[in-house]
Parts: sequence; C-alpha cells; structure tokens
Amino acid sequence: MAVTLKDVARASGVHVSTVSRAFSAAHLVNARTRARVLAAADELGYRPNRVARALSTRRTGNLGVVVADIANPFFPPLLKAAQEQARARDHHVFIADTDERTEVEEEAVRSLAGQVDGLILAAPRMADRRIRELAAEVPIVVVNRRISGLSCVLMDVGEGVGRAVARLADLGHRDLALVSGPAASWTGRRAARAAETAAGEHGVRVHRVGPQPPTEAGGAAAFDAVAGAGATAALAHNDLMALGLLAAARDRGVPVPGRLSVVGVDDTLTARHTRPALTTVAMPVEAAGRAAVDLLLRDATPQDLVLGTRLVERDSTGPAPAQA
Amino acid sequence: MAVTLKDVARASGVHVSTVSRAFSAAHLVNARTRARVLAAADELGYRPNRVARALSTRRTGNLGVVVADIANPFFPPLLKAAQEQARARDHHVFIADTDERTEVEEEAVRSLAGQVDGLILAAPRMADRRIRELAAEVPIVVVNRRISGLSCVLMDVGEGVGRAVARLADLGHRDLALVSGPAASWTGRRAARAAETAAGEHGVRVHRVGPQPPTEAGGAAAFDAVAGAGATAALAHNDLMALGLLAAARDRGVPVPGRLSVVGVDDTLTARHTRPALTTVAMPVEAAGRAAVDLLLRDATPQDLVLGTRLVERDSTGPAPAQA
DNA sequence: GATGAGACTGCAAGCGTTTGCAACAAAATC
DNA sequence: GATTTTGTTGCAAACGCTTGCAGTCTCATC
Repeated sequence: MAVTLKDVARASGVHVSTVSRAFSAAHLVNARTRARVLAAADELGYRPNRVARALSTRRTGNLGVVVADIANPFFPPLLKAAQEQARARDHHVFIADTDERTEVEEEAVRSLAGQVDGLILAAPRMADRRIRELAAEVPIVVVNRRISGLSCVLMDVGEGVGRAVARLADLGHRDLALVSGPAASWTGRRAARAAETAAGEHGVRVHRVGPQPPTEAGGAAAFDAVAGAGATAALAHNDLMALGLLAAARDRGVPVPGRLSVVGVDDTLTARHTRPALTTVAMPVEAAGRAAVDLLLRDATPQDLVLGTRLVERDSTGPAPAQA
Repeated sequence: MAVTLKDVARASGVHVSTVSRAFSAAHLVNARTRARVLAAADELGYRPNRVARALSTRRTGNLGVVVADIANPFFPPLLKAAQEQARARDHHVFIADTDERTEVEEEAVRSLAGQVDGLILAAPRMADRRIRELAAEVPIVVVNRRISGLSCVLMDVGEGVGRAVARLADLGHRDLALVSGPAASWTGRRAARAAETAAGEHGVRVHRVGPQPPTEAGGAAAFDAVAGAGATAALAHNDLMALGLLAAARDRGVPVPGRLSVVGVDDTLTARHTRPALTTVAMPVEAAGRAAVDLLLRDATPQDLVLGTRLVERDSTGPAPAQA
C-alpha cells in the first residue's frame, strides 16, 4: 500500500540501507547518489514510517501531555503552546485528560509510556513517590509542582498572590477568605503559604475555606462559608472557583466589589469577561508549555525553571466596606 | 530494558508466539498454559509494546484530532469528550493545532497519517478535494462540515440560528448584522443561510459584515461596520467575536442590549460570564466529540450524523430600541 | 608500487509483535 | 483400528526501518 524504503531503493537502484542513510545520515552517502534517491523518493511520494523507525531507534518522536481537565480554561493555552513547540521540533503530541482522578493519571502515564519520548505532567495529583517511580520508565517533566529529582516548570503563584494580598490590605481589607481547591494541588498549597505570609506582614486575618472541587460549582459552594467567616475579600484557588463565588454573590444580592472583593488565579480568557471583570493572578502558561517541551527534548539533567506571575487588577476588587 | 514477549516466554517455558496468543487470541491457547503465561507476565510487569504491535498489525490504537485553535473555547470540550471516548476504547489521541492555517492543517494530516488509525478533522479549512484525497490515505471523520463521501458529524447551527432570528424579530428588530468569520467556514455559511432564510420569513433585513478573524479582536473590529449599517442586532460567527462586539460596544458607550442586541454561537463556558451574559446558540460539542470517535472506530460506510442546536437566551438580547 | 586512509555502499541482524503454516497429540468418528 | 477432526504449540517469515560490520574502490602518501 504505502511507499516504503524498499520501493525507493528499487526505483533508484541502491540498497535500502543507502536510502535510509540518504534521509537520516546524509553525510554518509555520496551527494549524487543522495540526490538520485531523494528524487526517486519524492517522485514516489515516500514518507518514512515513524512507527517502524521508532521500533528500531527506540525514539518515537512523540510527546505526551497529561492534564487534569482539558476543559479547564487554564490548560488549553498550555496545550497549545506545547504542541506548537513540539511541532517545531518535528514531534507529535498525545493528550490525556485524567478527569482529576489519580488512578486515571497513573494509568495514562503507564499506557503512554511505551509510545512517547517523554511526558509532561501538568499539575499532577499523584504522590511524589509514584511520579518518581514512573519517571524511571519514561522521561517526565512536571509543570506547576516541584518534585526533587525531576525537571519542573514552576509558575510562582506566590509572587502574584503576595502582591494580591498586599493590594487588598492597602484597600483596607482585614479578613481574607482563602478558598482552596483540591488538597493535593501543589500550586494551591504554594498560594496558601504565600497568602498567609503576606497576610501576616500586613495584619490581615486569613480564613480557610474548602477544600472544594476546582470548578465553578465548587466556588459557589464555598460562598456561604466565605460570608460566614466575615471575610471582605476572597482569594480563590482559580478563576473558575472565583467565577462561582461571583455567581453566588449575585444570587445572594451581595455586591462585588462593594461588599466582597474577589480574586482569582490563572487569568484565563474568561476572567476578562465576567461581571464584574475578575481581578486575578496571571500565569505565564504559554511560556510554561514551551519550556516543558524544551526541557523534555533537551533531556539534560533535571532542573527547575521558575516563571513569574503577576497581579492583574480588574473590577472584582475594591476598597473594603465600612464596618457594619 | 523493558520486559518483552521473549522474557515472558522464557519465564513460562513456552514460545513467544504462545505468549502473544495468550494476550491477543485467548481461545487459541490452552487455559492452563494461558494462566501460567499471564502469571509470569504479571510477575515480570510485562506491558505489550504498542509500537511493535502496530508495525505488524498496521493498527496503532491511536487517533488524531485536528483543530484550528485549541485555545478557542469551542474546542476543549470536544477534545475532552473525544479523548475520553477514545480512552474507553483503549485508544490514545494525538492533537494537532493548525493555528487556522490551511498548509499546517494539511501537513498535520499527512504527518499524523502514519501513526493513527483515523483522524477527526474539526471544522477544517481545507478544500473538499484535498480532504477527500487525504481520506484515501487515512480514515477521516469530519466535524462541522459536510463533505460527500466522508463520515460527518454536523451540528446544525441552522436550527438555533433560525430560532435566534425569529426571536429577535419578535423583539422588534428589523435590521440584523451578520458578522462573519473565516470565509472558508462551513458552519459560518450554514449559519448565514439559515439567518437569511429566517430573516426573509420575518421581514428582517440582513447586513453582511466581515469577514473577520474568528477572534475577540475580529469581533471588535467589526463593531463600527455593524453600527454603521444601522443594525439593532448582531449575530456573530461565534462567541469570541460576540465578546469582541460586547467589548467594543462598552468602549463606545453603546448599551447592550439597550441599543444593540448581540447573539453569539457556541455557548462556550465564557458566554455565561460576560457582561451582559451572552445570548448564544448552544452546540452539542461533547456529543459531537464522542460521535466522531465512534464513527471512526466503527469504520462503517460513510454516514452523516446531524446533531441539533438550541438558542440559549441570556442578557445580551432585548427589545429593539425605539426609532430615533 | 605497496600501503593505508577515506569515502561509499551492501549485507544482515536486529527492534517486539503477529500470524500462516506445519507438527504433533489426543479425541472423535466411522 | 484406521482416519479424520480438534486443540495446542512451535517455527519462521513478515512489518519498515536502522546500524555495526565488512567489502570495494579511489586516492594520497612514502
């Protein structure tokens, strides 16, 4: 069916190994022979069979990206940047959506391991140990989580979160609700720590709320606890949860930012179009996607790469309400 | 390095072919032998090498999904549903983002062709001819476009659009701007036709605006033309463009829906959180993703599958303004 | 003019599976 | 009891490509 090396060899009167070298080791074949081979290949429409090549070289030219939820607007730009970078390096990319489930995550890594040269785990939920074990089977780069011994691309949410808390303090807020997502989230813990540190420095009380699923519904579910704690500002685990808070506030007739300031994390496209537009901590997601691919393909010794974040102030934050 | 059939064979004292059959043709091997083999395999942690298997069976167990822009919120749910369905069928999925470029699209199909059992082209931009040619190399299912001879999953935007126009007419609108996206978009043409038909039936004038890129910026860029045409309502190519219109309207101080009603297409997550919340035509995207995978894996004779759409009325539409 | 060094090319053994075929034994059929 | 069937297994040839090795041929070198 498809045109193979053998066909090209026959057509150009040389051995298959010469044809092979004409493609993948040009300097080992005579220039004129090579030209003849390439011409024949072109004529026949030859395209190397990546599967066969992979079998013999043990390099597939494929990468995998494992994410918790493709539909979570945080991931698509990461995915897009990663796949674009991979394409530029002549690699293809698999995606696996784990639906936030650890078992699925593990199985995804396992079953992908055989047909990729490396995997990018975006904000994985597995235990460090498991990830390290899996890294013995296939090169792994982790995004948004630090695991010693592995290459990690980190978006230092702490920076932006700290700035957010400082800004809220400036605006007069003294009670901040920290609405957390999944307990296993590295970024979440990191944000919490940064928030608490900054809060301490600025004399702001922190009220922990959650954990809740990192979804709009999760955010909405947290609203009553936020209000109950007497907080005038809330920092959500991510934009999606912040949206949930916004929606719940609207339902309850609580004006934002009049009575409650809300801050998200991620700066997903959505954030710009909420009502009110969401103040949020912007993550360098595209850069992270590209960096992860580079790290994987370069496969140098494990290294951490820390990318900065910044506060994007929109309309969901404002001065603390006067005391009742 | 990795455990192979040979290792398992040695460990269980049978020939590799027997081991192979123990996995992929159970009925051809004695039950007790099989048990012994499986035990040995389990013990050694054997995992079949999909690449090698693919070389010999010519089935890779992989699918590819080609989309114009992963970051366009329309696609992630489709991708997610497709990959979940594929996973359920023990398949992996490649993604390719074409960045809206035809050449990239074609090259993506070509280079993926060798390592997938089939491709899903979501809203492709290529010419019908090209797609049909490519379909000779690899099974293709097309989403959101009808191409004779190929299996297609169609979301009949016409239905929802027709209803939207009817509703706008009810609200008193008589001048509707049709803000179009890429000229090559099947859905776009389909929507335009449906809008014009419905407009004709309800005595509404249609003003064509565009084409513009199917982005927020594209929508914003179209605003002046919309206003200039004297339209009191606009139907955008997609939600993203509708958002652009909303933003531009806000910038120009034009109240929505007070002076201009805006309708999007897609009902992306974003739509619910715009200011005002966007009235839009909802697409059954997840269902389409699943259906596309099923069609591909079943690989029956080509068939079309038409899924319905509906109008989701939110706050960006309202009564037409009184005549000036 | 013998010798060694390149430059090029072919040969053949893999890579880990699958699968048609043959071999053999045991069971079933007449 | 001879013959066929059935069940089970091994053998070996693919699948399309890469690559270490060895062979040939041409030149430069002394």
